[in-house]
Amino acid sequence: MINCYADRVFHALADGNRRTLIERLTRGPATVSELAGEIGVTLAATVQHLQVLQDSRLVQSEKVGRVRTCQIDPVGLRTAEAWVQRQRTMWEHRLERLGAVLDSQDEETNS
Amino acid sequence: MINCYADRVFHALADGNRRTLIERLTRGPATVSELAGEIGVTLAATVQHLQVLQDSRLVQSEKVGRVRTCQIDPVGLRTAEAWVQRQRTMWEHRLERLGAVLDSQDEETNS
DNA sequence: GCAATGGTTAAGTCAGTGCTTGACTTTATC
DNA sequence: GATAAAGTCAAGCACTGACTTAACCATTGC
Repeated sequence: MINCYADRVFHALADGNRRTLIERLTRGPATVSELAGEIGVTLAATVQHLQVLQDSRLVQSEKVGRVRTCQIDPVGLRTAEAWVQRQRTMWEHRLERLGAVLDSQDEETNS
Repeated sequence: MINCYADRVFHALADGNRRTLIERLTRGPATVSELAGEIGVTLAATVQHLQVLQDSRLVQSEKVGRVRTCQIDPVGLRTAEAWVQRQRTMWEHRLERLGAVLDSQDEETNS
């Protein structure tokens, strides 16, 4: 069901617990256990969330010894931002063009 | 399962067909039938997608006669953009501060 | 060596999602 | 007024997703 990369990113962001994890990680790296405590679910569930976040390149992690440390991966956030921004500017430009057309019509009717 | 407004917005954006609908609507208003043709599913399925998009304030619509015309609602897009931007800038500021700390440590070791 | 700690994997449950079909309503057209 | 067009509503189905528990693996400390 997940076709393209944007699907993965937005799907990852659609879950409140996963967004909480990201918000936490923007304030600095954390271990899996810390993150589990943050969202109040099992370690196993947290690992699954982290898997989703890594697949969508919102989070990176590295395991040293027996502890895995996670941090933000900027690629995913930039992808989401880019898509939304493109749509919003597209729409705004269309409205500007539309406004210009209506203005010129006003001029015609006034002249 | 959907608690806050951001949940709704990102969940709405997580589906490829719904994002296609938004991309289409940034180029101008469209009827439900047109939109159904765009994503290649039943009218009924399209109505369901539009319901999700309206609940998350990504799309507005108005029915005149027997035809419903849809267009972009800016509120949803702005919400998504704001959340993502906040996280990205949070993370970047943290990196800047971290960089400053490391630089000052360099100075100390060099002196 | 053996617990304890930190994490991973697998299996299962239950709710939610995307889609279809079919019946129905309302508006337009002849 | 009959027919068609544009949507809408409800039920049903296959699939996904978030979560748990329980077993397991790898590292650390004694």
